Amino acid sequence: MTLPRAPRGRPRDSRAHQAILTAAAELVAELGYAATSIGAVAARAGVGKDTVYRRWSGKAELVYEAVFTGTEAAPVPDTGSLPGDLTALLEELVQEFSAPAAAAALPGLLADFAASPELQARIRSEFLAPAKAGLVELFERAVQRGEVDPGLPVDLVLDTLAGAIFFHVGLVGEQPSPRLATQLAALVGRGIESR
Amino acid sequence: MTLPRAPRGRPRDSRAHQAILTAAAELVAELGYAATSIGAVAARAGVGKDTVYRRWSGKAELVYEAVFTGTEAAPVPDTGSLPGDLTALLEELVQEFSAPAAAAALPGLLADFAASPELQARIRSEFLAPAKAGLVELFERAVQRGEVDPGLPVDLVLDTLAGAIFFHVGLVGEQPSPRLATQLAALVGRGIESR
Amino acid sequence: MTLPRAPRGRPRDSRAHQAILTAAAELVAELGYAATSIGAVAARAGVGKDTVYRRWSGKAELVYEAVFTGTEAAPVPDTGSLPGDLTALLEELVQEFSAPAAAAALPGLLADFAASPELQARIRSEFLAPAKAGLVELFERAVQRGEVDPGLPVDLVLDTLAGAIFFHVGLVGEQPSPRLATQLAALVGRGIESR
Amino acid sequence: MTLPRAPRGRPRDSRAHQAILTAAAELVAELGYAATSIGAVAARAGVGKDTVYRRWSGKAELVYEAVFTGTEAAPVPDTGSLPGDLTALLEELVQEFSAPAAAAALPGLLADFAASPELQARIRSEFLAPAKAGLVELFERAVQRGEVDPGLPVDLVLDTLAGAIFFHVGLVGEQPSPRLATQLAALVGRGIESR
DNA sequence: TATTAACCGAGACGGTACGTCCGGTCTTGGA
DNA sequence: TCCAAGACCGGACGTACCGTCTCGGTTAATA
Repeated sequence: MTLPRAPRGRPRDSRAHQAILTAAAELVAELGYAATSIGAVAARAGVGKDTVYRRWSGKAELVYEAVFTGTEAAPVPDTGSLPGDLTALLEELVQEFSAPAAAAALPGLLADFAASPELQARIRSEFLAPAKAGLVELFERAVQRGEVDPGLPVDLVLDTLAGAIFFHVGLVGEQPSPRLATQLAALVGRGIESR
Repeated sequence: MTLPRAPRGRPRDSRAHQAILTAAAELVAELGYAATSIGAVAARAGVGKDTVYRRWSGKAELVYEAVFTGTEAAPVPDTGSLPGDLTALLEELVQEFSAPAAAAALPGLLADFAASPELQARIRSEFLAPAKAGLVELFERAVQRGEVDPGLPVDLVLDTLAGAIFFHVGLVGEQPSPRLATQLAALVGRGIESR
Repeated sequence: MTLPRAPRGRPRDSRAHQAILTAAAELVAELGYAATSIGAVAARAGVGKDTVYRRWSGKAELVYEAVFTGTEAAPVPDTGSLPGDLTALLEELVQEFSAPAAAAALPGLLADFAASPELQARIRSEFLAPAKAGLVELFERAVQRGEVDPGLPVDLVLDTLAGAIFFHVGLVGEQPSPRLATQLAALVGRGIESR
Repeated sequence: MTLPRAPRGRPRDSRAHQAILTAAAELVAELGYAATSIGAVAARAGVGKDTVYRRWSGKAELVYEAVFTGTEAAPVPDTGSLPGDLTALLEELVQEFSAPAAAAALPGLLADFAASPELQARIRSEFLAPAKAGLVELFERAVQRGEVDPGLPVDLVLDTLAGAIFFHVGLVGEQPSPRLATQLAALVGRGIESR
C-alpha cells in the first residue's frame, strides 16, 4: 500500500493544471501534434516548463489527457437490439475521434504510444480496457437476445471498429461521412450475428 | 505528355540509392522510426546527407520506400470463393504489416503521412488505390458468383481491414496471432455477404 | 538611463563563459581562424552550441573577445620624450599582435569584421577608439614639449602604426623582428615631429 | 627543366577564362568576398565548376587574379623629388585598393593568403616584390639627390605604406579621403628623409 | 511565529537532429 | 583533352526542442 503521504509545502496550482491542458488542446488543434512542443504549451499557458514536466512525463501523456479526458465516459448504449447498440456506440466513437483536436492528435499520439512499452500499457488499460468492458456488456445482452453466439473475439472486434475509424479519420483528414457509423455498424454487426 | 527531359550531368548512383534504402530499413528495425535520423541513415549508407535529400523530401518518404516498396505487388488472390480470397488477401496484408521493419515503422509513418496533405495524397494514390483496385476485382468475381451484392462500400471495407490490422499490430507490438487473418476474414466476409 | 532589468531565470554560468573563451583561443592557436568552428569550440568547452550563440553572435565576435579582451589596457606610456613614448606604445602593440593566438586570428578576424557594418562599428568603438585616445594623450604631452605641432592627423597615424604591424605580422607569419617597434617608432616619429 | 609539353586534345577555351574572371569580379563587388562561392562564379560565367578548378586552385587565387591583375603595372613615378614621387606612388596605390571590387575583396583575400604558406609566398613574390623593386628604384634616385640616406629599411616602408592604406580602406569601408595619399606621403616622406 | 518543503515563472544548461550550403572531386555525354 | 551539368562525400552552419537544472520568490502546513 502506498501511504497517502501527507502533502507538505505549497500545493500544486490547479489553475496552472487547467491552463496547460487548454493550451495543449488549442495548440494541437491549431498546429498539429508534431508541431506542438512542450515549450510552446508552457509559454501559452503562462507557465514554466518544469510545471508541465512535474505533472506529465512528456507530450504524449499531456496531449492524451488534454484531448481525450474531457469526454465524459458515456453510458453503454442499450437500445434493445444489436444493430442499434452498435450504431449508437460507433456514433459516439466517430464523434470523439473526429473532434478537431482529436483528429489532429490521433496519429501522432498513437505513434508515440506505440513506441513506448509503458505508454502502450497505459493506453491498453485506460482507453481500450473500458471500451472492451462496454463492448462485452453490450454483447452479453445480445447473447441473451440470441443475436450473437457466445465466444466472440471481442478484442478483434474492438480493434476492427477502432482501427476502421482511425484509418478513415487519420488518412482522409476531413469530417467523416455521417453514414460512417451506420455503415460500419451494419458491416460488423452482420459479421458477428449468429445464424 | 511529359518530355523525356534528356538527362545531363552525372547520373545518380544507384548503389547509393540502394545503400540508403537498406540503411534506412535496418535502422528503423533496430531503433524504431522516431530514433532513426536522416543523418544516421546517411552515415550508415556511407553517403552525404545531400545525397539523401536529393532523392527524398524527408524521413517519411524515405522510410516508406525503404520498408514498403521492396514488396512485389502480389497478384489478387483467386481461390474461387469470397472467404478464401479474403483470407488470402489478409494473410498477405498481415505478413506485410508485421515484418519487423514495417511494424516498427508503421505508426510513426502513418503519423507523418497524416500530418502532411502532400504525403496523405501520395499514400492514398500509391498504397490505398492499388489495394482498392485489387479489392474491387475480388468483389466483382464474388458478385458474379452471387456471394455479395453489388454496391459494396469498398472504401469502408478497405479502411476496416487495414485499420484492424494496423491497430492490432501497432498497439500490441508483437507478432500477430496466426489466426488474425482468418478471424478477420470471417468477420468481414460474413458482414458483406449477400443474403 | 538603462534600467537594471532585474535578471530572471537561471543566471548564465560564468564557468561556461570562461571555458568557451579558453577553448576558442586554443583552437585558433592550434588550427587557425578559418579551421576553427563554433561546433568545435563548444565541444572542447563541454558546452552546447546554443550556449555559445546565446552569448556571441558568431565566430568573429567570439574569437575577438577570446583573443583580445584578456589583455589589460596598459597605461599610456610616459617616458618624457616622443620617440620613447612611441617606442613603448609600439612594443606593446607588437607584442599583442604577435601573440600566437592573435597572430593566427588577426587576418581572418579583420576580414570578418570588415564584411559586416555592425562589426566594423564595434571594432572602431571598442578597439580603435581607446587606442586613439591613448595616442591623443601622448601627442598632447609632445605638443606641450614642443616636439610636434598641434593638428596632427591622429587617425592617419593610428592607421599607419596598426596597419604597418598588421601587414608585417599577417604576411610574414613569423615572430616579428624585435627591432620592428624601434624602427617604426623612428620612422613615424620623425615623420610627425615639428621642425 | 619542364618540357613545353605539346598540348593534346581540345585546347582550353579562352572565352571561358575571361568569363570566369569577369563573373568573379562582379560577384565580389556585389556580395563581398565571403559570400562569393566558386559555384556561383561558375554558374554566372556559364561554366562548370571543374573549368574553374582546372585553372585556379581556389577562391583566393581566382579572386586575386580577377581583381588585381587587370591593372597595368604603372611605371615608377619620376617627378624629380621624393615627396612628389611618393605622392604619385601612393595615389596609384590608393586608387587600386579602393576600387569597389578591390576594397570588397582585400580583407578576405588577405586572410586566405595569410592562412596558407603557398599563397603567402605567391603574394610576396608577385605583389610585394615588384612593389618593392619600384620603391627601391625610387629611393635610389632620392639617394643620389641626397634626399634620403642609403640603407633604408625598404621592407618596413613598404609594409607601412600598404598597411596604412589597407587598414584605412578595410576598416572604414568608404571611399578614402582624397588627401589620404598626400598626407601619408608627407608623413612617411619626412620620416625617411636624411638630415 | 518561524521554519520548511514543495511549488512557481523564467530561462540557461548539454545534447541531438534538422535542412541548407559549400568545397573539391568524379562521372556522364558530347565537342 | 576539354567542356557543361550535376551527383558525390564531407562537414559547418544557425535553429529548434528535448528534458534537466538553477535562480529568486511564493504559499501553505508543520513546529
